[in-house]
Amino acid sequence: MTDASPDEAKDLGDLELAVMQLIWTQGEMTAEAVRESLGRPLKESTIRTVLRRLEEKGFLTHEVEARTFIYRAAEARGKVAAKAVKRIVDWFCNGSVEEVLVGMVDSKMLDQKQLDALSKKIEKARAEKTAGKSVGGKK
Amino acid sequence: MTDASPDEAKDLGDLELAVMQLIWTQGEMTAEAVRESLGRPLKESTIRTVLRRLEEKGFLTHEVEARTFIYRAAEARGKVAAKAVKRIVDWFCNGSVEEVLVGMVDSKMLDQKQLDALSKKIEKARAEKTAGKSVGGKK
DNA sequence: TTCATATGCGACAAAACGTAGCATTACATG
DNA sequence: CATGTAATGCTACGTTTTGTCGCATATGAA
Repeated sequence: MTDASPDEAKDLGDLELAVMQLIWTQGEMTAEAVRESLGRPLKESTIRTVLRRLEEKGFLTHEVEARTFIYRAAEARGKVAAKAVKRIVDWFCNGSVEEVLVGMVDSKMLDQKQLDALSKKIEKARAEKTAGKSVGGKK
Repeated sequence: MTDASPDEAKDLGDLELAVMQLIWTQGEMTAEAVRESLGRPLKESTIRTVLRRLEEKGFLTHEVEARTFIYRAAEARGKVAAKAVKRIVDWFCNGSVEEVLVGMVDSKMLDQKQLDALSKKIEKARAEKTAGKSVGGKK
């Protein structure tokens, strides 16, 4: 087992992150597509290596199509972020999400209005999910 | 200017984090105290180096007392955590706190109930702060 | 001045990343 | 079936970050 889930996701480097962003946004991409979209003068090998490492770390999966690798994110961006946040919350605040969120409000990074809207939005999302369990709804 | 604020806080290593935890919990400590409390067989120099680097990174400040350095956190644990979270939110979700929170709910890390309670708690806190500044009840 | 502390600085090894070159493999074609 | 070309895997090297120290210094007290 080569470690396949980004659970303990250390953190990605800049290039790695950029690639993930791209793929999360685009949905799925080939190495070439990534290279072009990146806008940076990088060799194919470089992209390939990054892609491979990202997959080893569990952030990506691929599928072969006509001899070409089609990469796609293993987990939704939001989920990975959530895990990252959880890590922070865990390691350093005994897992108190509240303390952190309060800290954010306190530091003016998040205001009551946002939090409120957020709460509503999530409630709504949950309602939908609870209603139709047809897990297929990826949209 | 040797970079003095933990704003762009990369992330701390394990030892560094452990030290910060200690100091955040204890309030203030000397290198010796840190060494003892850490419970790991580390030389003084090691502790000193970590402490110094932590200060260079802006996480700690110190004060000399009788020729001995008294270290203390530069910012509250909650604030640093909040910043860390913000970084995550920023870098990878275009700053959409919502996407992240939704992700947390989605990953069962946070449930509607907690979010709700949280929202209320914060609202209350804000109300107090807005109204009377002498909020003594820190629970 | 000398001694015991407490600090500051420089060094080193291991791990993570960015970046590539080169070997290998799998089709499409002639 | 032999080849050429496109796409991939493996290995490597230079940096930066972090864990760990050893050793040179500085500062009161005796």
